[in-house]
Amino acid sequence: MKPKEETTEAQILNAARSVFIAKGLECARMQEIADTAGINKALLHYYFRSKDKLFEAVFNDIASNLFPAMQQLLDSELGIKEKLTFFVKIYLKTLHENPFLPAFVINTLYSNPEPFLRHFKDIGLNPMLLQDQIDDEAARGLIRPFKPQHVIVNIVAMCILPFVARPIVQTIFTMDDEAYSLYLQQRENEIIGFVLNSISL
Amino acid sequence: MKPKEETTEAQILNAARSVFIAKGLECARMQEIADTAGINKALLHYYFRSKDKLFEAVFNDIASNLFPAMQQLLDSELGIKEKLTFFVKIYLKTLHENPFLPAFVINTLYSNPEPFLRHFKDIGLNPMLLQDQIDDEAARGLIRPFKPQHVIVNIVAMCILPFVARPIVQTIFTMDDEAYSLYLQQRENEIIGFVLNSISL
DNA sequence: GTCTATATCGGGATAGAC
DNA sequence: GTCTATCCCGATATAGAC
Repeated sequence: MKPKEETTEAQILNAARSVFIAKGLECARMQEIADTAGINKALLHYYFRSKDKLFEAVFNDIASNLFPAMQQLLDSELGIKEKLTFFVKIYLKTLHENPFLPAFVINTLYSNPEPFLRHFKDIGLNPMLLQDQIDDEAARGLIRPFKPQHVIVNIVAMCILPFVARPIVQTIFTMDDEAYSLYLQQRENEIIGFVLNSISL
Repeated sequence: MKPKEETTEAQILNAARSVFIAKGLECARMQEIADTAGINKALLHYYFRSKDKLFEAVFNDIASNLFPAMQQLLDSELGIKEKLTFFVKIYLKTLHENPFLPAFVINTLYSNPEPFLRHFKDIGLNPMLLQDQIDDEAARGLIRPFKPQHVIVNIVAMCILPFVARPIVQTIFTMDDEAYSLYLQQRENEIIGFVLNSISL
Protein backbone atom coordinates (compact mmCIF):
# COMPACT_ATOMS: atom_id res chain seq x y z
CA MET A 1 0.00 0.00 0.00
CA LYS A 2 2.62 2.54 1.15
CA PRO A 3 5.85 0.76 0.27
CA LYS A 4 8.35 3.50 1.19
CA GLU A 5 6.50 6.32 2.91
CA GLU A 6 6.16 4.36 6.14
CA THR A 7 8.17 5.06 9.27
CA THR A 8 10.46 2.30 10.45
CA GLU A 9 8.54 2.03 13.69
CA ALA A 10 5.31 1.45 11.78
CA GLN A 11 7.02 -1.13 9.56
CA ILE A 12 8.17 -2.97 12.66
CA LEU A 13 4.74 -2.85 14.27
CA ASN A 14 3.08 -4.15 11.14
CA ALA A 15 5.61 -6.92 10.72
CA ALA A 16 5.41 -7.82 14.39
CA ARG A 17 1.64 -7.92 14.30
CA SER A 18 1.51 -10.36 11.41
CA VAL A 19 4.19 -12.61 12.89
CA PHE A 20 2.79 -12.53 16.42
CA ILE A 21 -0.68 -13.25 15.09
CA ALA A 22 0.58 -16.17 13.06
CA LYS A 23 2.89 -17.67 15.66
CA GLY A 24 1.87 -16.39 19.06
CA LEU A 25 4.12 -14.71 21.57
CA GLU A 26 6.49 -17.52 22.41
CA CYS A 27 6.87 -19.06 18.99
CA ALA A 28 7.33 -15.84 17.08
CA ARG A 29 10.99 -15.24 16.18
CA MET A 30 12.56 -11.80 16.32
CA GLN A 31 14.51 -12.74 13.19
CA GLU A 32 11.32 -13.37 11.28
CA ILE A 33 9.87 -10.08 12.42
CA ALA A 34 13.04 -8.30 11.31
CA ASP A 35 12.99 -10.04 7.93
CA THR A 36 9.32 -9.22 7.41
CA ALA A 37 9.99 -5.58 8.27
CA GLY A 38 13.00 -5.55 5.94
CA ILE A 39 15.45 -4.61 8.67
CA ASN A 40 17.68 -6.48 11.12
CA LYS A 41 17.23 -7.78 14.62
CA ALA A 42 19.29 -5.11 16.37
CA LEU A 43 16.96 -2.41 15.16
CA LEU A 44 14.02 -4.14 16.79
CA HIS A 45 15.72 -3.77 20.13
CA TYR A 46 16.59 -0.19 19.35
CA TYR A 47 12.93 0.76 18.86
CA PHE A 48 11.38 -1.58 21.40
CA ARG A 49 13.58 -2.65 24.24
CA SER A 50 12.63 -6.31 24.31
CA LYS A 51 10.42 -8.87 22.69
CA ASP A 52 7.89 -8.48 25.48
CA LYS A 53 7.69 -4.72 25.02
CA LEU A 54 7.20 -5.14 21.30
CA PHE A 55 4.46 -7.64 21.90
CA GLU A 56 2.71 -5.31 24.30
CA ALA A 57 2.81 -2.48 21.78
CA VAL A 58 1.29 -4.70 19.10
CA PHE A 59 -1.34 -5.97 21.42
CA ASN A 60 -2.44 -2.54 22.64
CA ASP A 61 -2.79 -1.58 19.01
CA ILE A 62 -5.19 -4.39 18.25
CA ALA A 63 -7.17 -4.21 21.47
CA SER A 64 -7.74 -0.49 21.31
CA ASN A 65 -9.39 -0.91 17.92
CA LEU A 66 -11.44 -3.97 18.71
CA PHE A 67 -13.04 -3.38 22.08
CA PRO A 68 -14.47 0.15 21.87
CA ALA A 69 -16.51 -0.72 18.79
CA MET A 70 -18.04 -3.62 20.68
CA GLN A 71 -18.90 -1.63 23.78
CA GLN A 72 -20.30 1.22 21.71
CA LEU A 73 -22.64 -1.22 20.03
CA LEU A 74 -23.79 -2.75 23.29
CA ASP A 75 -24.39 0.70 24.78
CA SER A 76 -26.36 1.92 21.79
CA GLU A 77 -30.13 2.47 21.60
CA LEU A 78 -30.77 -0.44 19.26
CA GLY A 79 -33.09 -3.33 20.10
CA ILE A 80 -31.60 -6.61 21.25
CA LYS A 81 -32.07 -8.37 17.95
CA GLU A 82 -30.40 -5.55 16.06
CA LYS A 83 -27.55 -5.44 18.56
CA LEU A 84 -26.87 -9.14 18.23
CA THR A 85 -27.10 -8.95 14.46
CA PHE A 86 -24.58 -6.13 14.30
CA PHE A 87 -22.44 -7.85 16.88
CA VAL A 88 -22.08 -10.83 14.55
CA LYS A 89 -21.34 -8.61 11.58
CA ILE A 90 -18.67 -6.53 13.36
CA TYR A 91 -17.10 -9.61 14.86
CA LEU A 92 -16.91 -11.48 11.56
CA LYS A 93 -15.56 -8.39 9.81
CA THR A 94 -12.72 -8.16 12.32
CA LEU A 95 -11.98 -11.85 11.90
CA HIS A 96 -11.88 -11.53 8.12
CA GLU A 97 -9.38 -8.72 8.49
CA ASN A 98 -7.31 -10.62 11.10
CA PRO A 99 -8.00 -14.31 10.48
CA PHE A 100 -5.25 -15.40 12.84
CA LEU A 101 -6.39 -13.23 15.72
CA PRO A 102 -8.16 -15.99 17.68
CA ALA A 103 -5.13 -18.25 17.64
CA PHE A 104 -3.08 -15.28 18.76
CA VAL A 105 -5.45 -14.61 21.65
CA ILE A 106 -5.43 -18.24 22.68
CA ASN A 107 -1.66 -18.40 22.59
CA THR A 108 -1.56 -15.27 24.68
CA LEU A 109 -3.92 -16.75 27.25
CA TYR A 110 -1.58 -19.66 27.74
CA SER A 111 1.63 -17.69 27.97
CA ASN A 112 1.07 -14.26 29.48
CA PRO A 113 -2.64 -13.72 30.18
CA GLU A 114 -2.45 -10.90 32.75
CA PRO A 115 -1.90 -7.83 30.55
CA PHE A 116 -4.47 -9.19 28.14
CA LEU A 117 -7.15 -9.69 30.78
CA ARG A 118 -6.45 -6.28 32.26
CA HIS A 119 -7.64 -4.79 28.99
CA PHE A 120 -11.10 -6.19 29.46
CA LYS A 121 -11.34 -4.58 32.86
CA ASP A 122 -9.79 -1.28 31.75
CA ILE A 123 -12.00 -0.93 28.74
CA GLY A 124 -14.99 -1.94 30.82
CA LEU A 125 -16.39 -4.28 28.21
CA ASN A 126 -19.38 -5.69 30.02
CA PRO A 127 -22.14 -7.54 28.16
CA MET A 128 -23.98 -8.11 31.45
CA LEU A 129 -25.36 -4.61 31.05
CA LEU A 130 -27.57 -6.12 28.37
CA GLN A 131 -29.51 -8.01 31.02
CA ASP A 132 -31.81 -5.09 31.85
CA GLN A 133 -32.67 -4.54 28.23
CA ILE A 134 -33.28 -8.26 27.78
CA ASP A 135 -35.61 -8.42 30.76
CA ASP A 136 -37.42 -5.36 29.50
CA GLU A 137 -37.94 -6.64 25.96
CA ALA A 138 -38.91 -10.06 27.27
CA ALA A 139 -41.52 -8.51 29.57
CA ARG A 140 -42.93 -6.64 26.59
CA GLY A 141 -43.24 -9.93 24.71
CA LEU A 142 -40.69 -9.04 22.04
CA ILE A 143 -38.25 -11.85 22.71
CA ARG A 144 -37.73 -14.96 24.74
CA PRO A 145 -35.65 -14.15 27.84
CA PHE A 146 -32.03 -15.31 27.76
CA LYS A 147 -28.75 -14.97 29.58
CA PRO A 148 -26.02 -12.96 27.84
CA GLN A 149 -23.27 -15.11 29.33
CA HIS A 150 -24.62 -17.97 27.26
CA VAL A 151 -25.79 -16.29 24.08
CA ILE A 152 -22.80 -13.97 23.71
CA VAL A 153 -20.46 -16.90 24.25
CA ASN A 154 -22.43 -18.88 21.68
CA ILE A 155 -22.14 -16.09 19.13
CA VAL A 156 -18.44 -15.54 19.63
CA ALA A 157 -17.82 -19.27 19.51
CA MET A 158 -19.68 -19.77 16.23
CA CYS A 159 -17.88 -16.82 14.66
CA ILE A 160 -14.42 -17.86 15.78
CA LEU A 161 -14.25 -21.59 15.18
CA PRO A 162 -14.22 -21.56 11.36
CA PHE A 163 -11.15 -19.33 11.55
CA VAL A 164 -9.22 -20.97 14.34
CA ALA A 165 -9.98 -24.54 13.26
CA ARG A 166 -10.02 -23.86 9.56
CA PRO A 167 -7.66 -26.69 8.56
CA ILE A 168 -9.74 -29.26 10.43
CA VAL A 169 -13.06 -28.05 9.09
CA GLN A 170 -11.66 -27.95 5.60
CA THR A 171 -10.36 -31.49 5.93
CA ILE A 172 -13.46 -33.05 7.46
CA PHE A 173 -15.85 -31.48 4.98
CA THR A 174 -13.36 -31.67 2.09
CA MET A 175 -13.47 -28.06 0.97
CA ASP A 176 -10.78 -26.38 -1.12
CA ASP A 177 -9.87 -22.75 -0.48
CA GLU A 178 -12.50 -21.43 -2.84
CA ALA A 179 -15.23 -23.54 -1.27
CA TYR A 180 -14.11 -22.37 2.15
CA SER A 181 -14.43 -18.71 1.20
CA LEU A 182 -17.98 -19.40 0.15
CA TYR A 183 -18.58 -21.30 3.36
CA LEU A 184 -17.33 -18.38 5.47
CA GLN A 185 -19.64 -16.04 3.58
CA GLN A 186 -22.63 -18.29 4.22
CA ARG A 187 -21.91 -18.45 7.90
CA GLU A 188 -22.85 -14.83 8.58
CA ASN A 189 -26.51 -15.42 7.75
CA GLU A 190 -26.31 -18.88 9.25
CA ILE A 191 -25.16 -17.56 12.62
CA ILE A 192 -27.54 -14.61 12.65
CA GLY A 193 -30.45 -16.92 11.82
CA PHE A 194 -29.34 -19.37 14.46
CA VAL A 195 -29.19 -16.70 17.15
CA LEU A 196 -32.36 -14.80 16.28
CA ASN A 197 -34.26 -18.06 16.06
CA SER A 198 -33.08 -18.99 19.54
CA ILE A 199 -34.37 -15.81 21.17
CA SER A 200 -37.55 -15.40 19.13
CA LEU A 201 -40.90 -16.39 20.54
CA MET B 1 -4.30 -44.12 41.16
CA LYS B 2 -1.36 -46.47 40.61
CA PRO B 3 1.51 -44.54 42.14
CA LYS B 4 4.29 -47.08 41.80
CA GLU B 5 2.99 -49.95 39.72
CA GLU B 6 3.27 -47.92 36.50
CA THR B 7 5.84 -48.61 33.82
CA THR B 8 8.30 -45.82 33.08
CA GLU B 9 7.01 -45.58 29.55
CA ALA B 10 3.50 -44.98 30.83
CA GLN B 11 4.75 -42.40 33.30
CA ILE B 12 6.45 -40.58 30.47
CA LEU B 13 3.38 -40.71 28.27
CA ASN B 14 1.18 -39.37 31.03
CA ALA B 15 3.59 -36.59 31.88
CA ALA B 16 4.06 -35.72 28.23
CA ARG B 17 0.33 -35.64 27.64
CA SER B 18 -0.32 -33.17 30.42
CA VAL B 19 2.58 -30.93 29.45
CA PHE B 20 1.85 -31.03 25.71
CA ILE B 21 -1.81 -30.32 26.40
CA ALA B 22 -0.94 -27.38 28.60
CA LYS B 23 1.80 -25.89 26.42
CA GLY B 24 1.44 -27.20 22.92
CA LEU B 25 4.12 -28.91 20.87
CA GLU B 26 6.64 -26.12 20.49
CA CYS B 27 6.36 -24.53 23.90
CA ALA B 28 6.46 -27.75 25.89
CA ARG B 29 9.90 -28.35 27.43
CA MET B 30 11.46 -31.78 27.57
CA GLN B 31 12.82 -30.81 30.97
CA GLU B 32 9.34 -30.14 32.30
CA ILE B 33 8.09 -33.45 30.95
CA ALA B 34 11.01 -35.22 32.61
CA ASP B 35 10.37 -33.44 35.90
CA THR B 36 6.67 -34.25 35.79
CA ALA B 37 7.46 -37.88 35.08
CA GLY B 38 10.01 -37.88 37.88
CA ILE B 39 12.93 -38.88 35.64
CA ASN B 40 15.55 -37.02 33.60
CA LYS B 41 15.72 -35.79 30.04
CA ALA B 42 18.07 -38.47 28.76
CA LEU B 43 15.55 -41.13 29.56
CA LEU B 44 12.95 -39.44 27.43
CA HIS B 45 15.24 -39.81 24.45
CA TYR B 46 15.94 -43.38 25.40
CA TYR B 47 12.26 -44.36 25.22
CA PHE B 48 11.19 -42.02 22.43
CA ARG B 49 13.89 -40.96 20.05
CA SER B 50 12.95 -37.29 19.78
CA LYS B 51 10.48 -34.74 20.97
CA ASP B 52 8.51 -35.16 17.75
CA LYS B 53 8.24 -38.91 18.20
CA LEU B 54 7.07 -38.46 21.76
CA PHE B 55 4.49 -35.98 20.63
CA GLU B 56 3.22 -38.35 17.99
CA ALA B 57 2.84 -41.13 20.54
CA VAL B 58 0.86 -38.87 22.85
CA PHE B 59 -1.28 -37.64 20.05
CA ASN B 60 -2.13 -41.08 18.72
CA ASP B 61 -3.19 -41.99 22.21
CA ILE B 62 -5.66 -39.14 22.47
CA ALA B 63 -7.00 -39.34 18.93
CA SER B 64 -7.59 -43.06 18.99
CA ASN B 65 -9.91 -42.63 21.95
CA LEU B 66 -11.72 -39.55 20.76
CA PHE B 67 -12.60 -40.13 17.14
CA PRO B 68 -14.03 -43.66 17.06
CA ALA B 69 -16.63 -42.77 19.68
CA MET B 70 -17.73 -39.87 17.52
CA GLN B 71 -17.96 -41.83 14.31
CA GLN B 72 -19.75 -44.70 16.03
CA LEU B 73 -22.38 -42.27 17.23
CA LEU B 74 -22.84 -40.72 13.80
CA ASP B 75 -23.14 -44.18 12.23
CA SER B 76 -25.68 -45.41 14.76
CA GLU B 77 -29.39 -45.96 14.18
CA LEU B 78 -30.49 -43.03 16.35
CA GLY B 79 -32.59 -40.16 15.06
CA ILE B 80 -30.89 -36.88 14.24
CA LYS B 81 -32.01 -35.11 17.38
CA GLU B 82 -30.74 -37.93 19.57
CA LYS B 83 -27.46 -38.05 17.67
CA LEU B 84 -26.84 -34.35 18.14
CA THR B 85 -27.83 -34.54 21.80
CA PHE B 86 -25.38 -37.36 22.46
CA PHE B 87 -22.77 -35.63 20.36
CA VAL B 88 -22.88 -32.65 22.69
CA LYS B 89 -22.73 -34.88 25.76
CA ILE B 90 -19.78 -36.94 24.56
CA TYR B 91 -17.94 -33.87 23.41
CA LEU B 92 -18.41 -32.00 26.67
CA LYS B 93 -17.43 -35.07 28.66
CA THR B 94 -14.16 -35.31 26.77
CA LEU B 95 -13.54 -31.64 27.34
CA HIS B 96 -14.18 -31.93 31.06
CA GLU B 97 -11.65 -34.75 31.19
CA ASN B 98 -9.13 -32.83 29.05
CA PRO B 99 -9.89 -29.15 29.51
CA PHE B 100 -6.72 -28.05 27.72
CA LEU B 101 -7.27 -30.24 24.68
CA PRO B 102 -8.64 -27.46 22.44
CA ALA B 103 -5.69 -25.18 23.09
CA PHE B 104 -3.45 -28.16 22.38
CA VAL B 105 -5.18 -28.85 19.08
CA ILE B 106 -4.98 -25.19 18.08
CA ASN B 107 -1.30 -25.01 18.92
CA THR B 108 -0.77 -28.14 16.88
CA LEU B 109 -2.59 -26.67 13.90
CA TYR B 110 -0.22 -23.74 13.87
CA SER B 111 2.99 -25.69 14.27
CA ASN B 112 2.77 -29.12 12.68
CA PRO B 113 -0.72 -29.69 11.26
CA GLU B 114 -0.03 -32.50 8.80
CA PRO B 115 0.10 -35.58 11.06
CA PHE B 116 -2.89 -34.23 12.91
CA LEU B 117 -5.01 -33.73 9.81
CA ARG B 118 -4.04 -37.14 8.49
CA HIS B 119 -5.84 -38.65 11.43
CA PHE B 120 -9.14 -37.27 10.29
CA LYS B 121 -8.70 -38.87 6.91
CA ASP B 122 -7.42 -42.17 8.30
CA ILE B 123 -10.20 -42.51 10.81
CA GLY B 124 -12.70 -41.53 8.17
CA LEU B 125 -14.61 -39.20 10.47
CA ASN B 126 -17.18 -37.79 8.10
CA PRO B 127 -20.25 -35.93 9.35
CA MET B 128 -21.40 -35.37 5.78
CA LEU B 129 -22.81 -38.88 5.88
CA LEU B 130 -25.51 -37.37 8.05
CA GLN B 131 -26.90 -35.49 5.08
CA ASP B 132 -28.99 -38.41 3.80
CA GLN B 133 -30.54 -38.95 7.18
CA ILE B 134 -31.23 -35.23 7.51
CA ASP B 135 -32.92 -35.08 4.11
CA ASP B 136 -34.94 -38.15 4.98
CA GLU B 137 -36.16 -36.86 8.35
CA ALA B 138 -36.85 -33.43 6.87
CA ALA B 139 -38.94 -34.99 4.11
CA ARG B 140 -40.93 -36.86 6.73
CA GLY B 141 -41.61 -33.58 8.52
CA LEU B 142 -39.64 -34.45 11.65
CA ILE B 143 -37.10 -31.63 11.47
CA ARG B 144 -36.21 -28.53 9.59
CA PRO B 145 -33.54 -29.35 6.97
CA PHE B 146 -30.02 -28.19 7.76
CA LYS B 147 -26.43 -28.52 6.64
CA PRO B 148 -24.11 -30.53 8.89
CA GLN B 149 -21.11 -28.35 8.00
CA HIS B 150 -22.85 -25.50 9.75
CA VAL B 151 -24.64 -27.19 12.63
CA ILE B 152 -21.77 -29.49 13.60
CA VAL B 153 -19.37 -26.58 13.53
CA ASN B 154 -21.81 -24.59 15.66
CA ILE B 155 -22.04 -27.38 18.21
CA VAL B 156 -18.31 -27.93 18.46
CA ALA B 157 -17.74 -24.20 18.70
CA MET B 158 -20.21 -23.71 21.54
CA CYS B 159 -18.75 -26.65 23.43
CA ILE B 160 -15.14 -25.61 23.03
CA LEU B 161 -15.10 -21.87 23.65
CA PRO B 162 -15.83 -21.92 27.40
CA PHE B 163 -12.79 -24.14 27.83
CA VAL B 164 -10.35 -22.49 25.50
CA ALA B 165 -11.31 -18.93 26.40
CA ARG B 166 -12.10 -19.61 30.02
CA PRO B 167 -9.96 -16.77 31.47
CA ILE B 168 -11.64 -14.21 29.22
CA VAL B 169 -15.16 -15.43 29.87
CA GLN B 170 -14.49 -15.54 33.58
CA THR B 171 -13.14 -11.99 33.50
CA ILE B 172 -15.87 -10.43 31.39
CA PHE B 173 -18.71 -12.00 33.33
CA THR B 174 -16.86 -11.80 36.68
CA MET B 175 -17.19 -15.41 37.75
CA ASP B 176 -14.98 -17.09 40.32
CA ASP B 177 -13.94 -20.72 39.88
CA GLU B 178 -16.99 -22.05 41.67
CA ALA B 179 -19.37 -19.95 39.59
CA TYR B 180 -17.58 -21.11 36.47
CA SER B 181 -18.07 -24.77 37.34
CA LEU B 182 -21.76 -24.10 37.64
CA TYR B 183 -21.71 -22.19 34.38
CA LEU B 184 -20.07 -25.09 32.56
CA GLN B 185 -22.69 -27.44 33.95
CA GLN B 186 -25.51 -25.21 32.72
CA ARG B 187 -24.06 -25.03 29.26
CA GLU B 188 -24.85 -28.65 28.40
CA ASN B 189 -28.59 -28.04 28.48
CA GLU B 190 -28.11 -24.60 27.05
CA ILE B 191 -26.31 -25.92 23.99
CA ILE B 192 -28.63 -28.86 23.48
CA GLY B 193 -31.65 -26.57 23.71
CA PHE B 194 -30.04 -24.10 21.34
CA VAL B 195 -29.35 -26.78 18.75
CA LEU B 196 -32.63 -28.68 18.95
CA ASN B 197 -34.52 -25.42 18.78
CA SER B 198 -32.67 -24.50 15.61
CA ILE B 199 -33.61 -27.68 13.76
CA SER B 200 -37.14 -28.09 15.12
CA LEU B 201 -40.12 -27.10 13.06
C1' DG C 1 19.29 5.28 12.85
C1' DT C 2 21.15 1.41 10.92
C1' DC C 3 24.38 -2.02 10.49
C1' DT C 4 27.81 -6.31 11.78
C1' DA C 5 29.63 -9.00 15.20
C1' DT C 6 29.31 -11.18 19.41
C1' DA C 7 27.95 -12.30 24.14
C1' DT C 8 24.79 -15.09 26.65
C1' DC C 9 21.42 -18.33 27.54
C1' DG C 10 18.14 -22.12 27.07
C1' DG C 11 16.71 -26.35 25.17
C1' DG C 12 17.04 -30.72 22.38
C1' DA C 13 19.98 -34.34 21.74
C1' DT C 14 24.07 -37.47 22.63
C1' DA C 15 28.08 -39.86 25.03
C1' DG C 16 29.39 -42.72 28.27
C1' DA C 17 29.66 -44.38 33.20
C1' DC C 18 27.12 -47.34 36.24
C1' DG D 1 17.44 -48.74 32.29
C1' DT D 2 18.91 -44.84 34.49
C1' DC D 3 21.98 -41.40 35.51
C1' DT D 4 25.51 -37.07 34.89
C1' DA D 5 27.96 -34.29 31.92
C1' DT D 6 28.34 -32.25 27.65
C1' DC D 7 27.68 -30.90 22.88
C1' DC D 8 25.43 -27.94 19.72
C1' DC D 9 22.26 -25.03 17.75
C1' DG D 10 19.10 -21.32 17.66
C1' DA D 11 17.22 -17.21 19.70
C1' DT D 12 17.33 -12.92 22.55
C1' DA D 13 19.96 -9.30 23.56
C1' DT D 14 24.01 -6.10 23.50
C1' DA D 15 28.38 -3.68 21.92
C1' DG D 16 30.26 -0.83 19.02
C1' DA D 17 31.47 0.87 14.19
C1' DC D 18 29.54 3.79 10.62
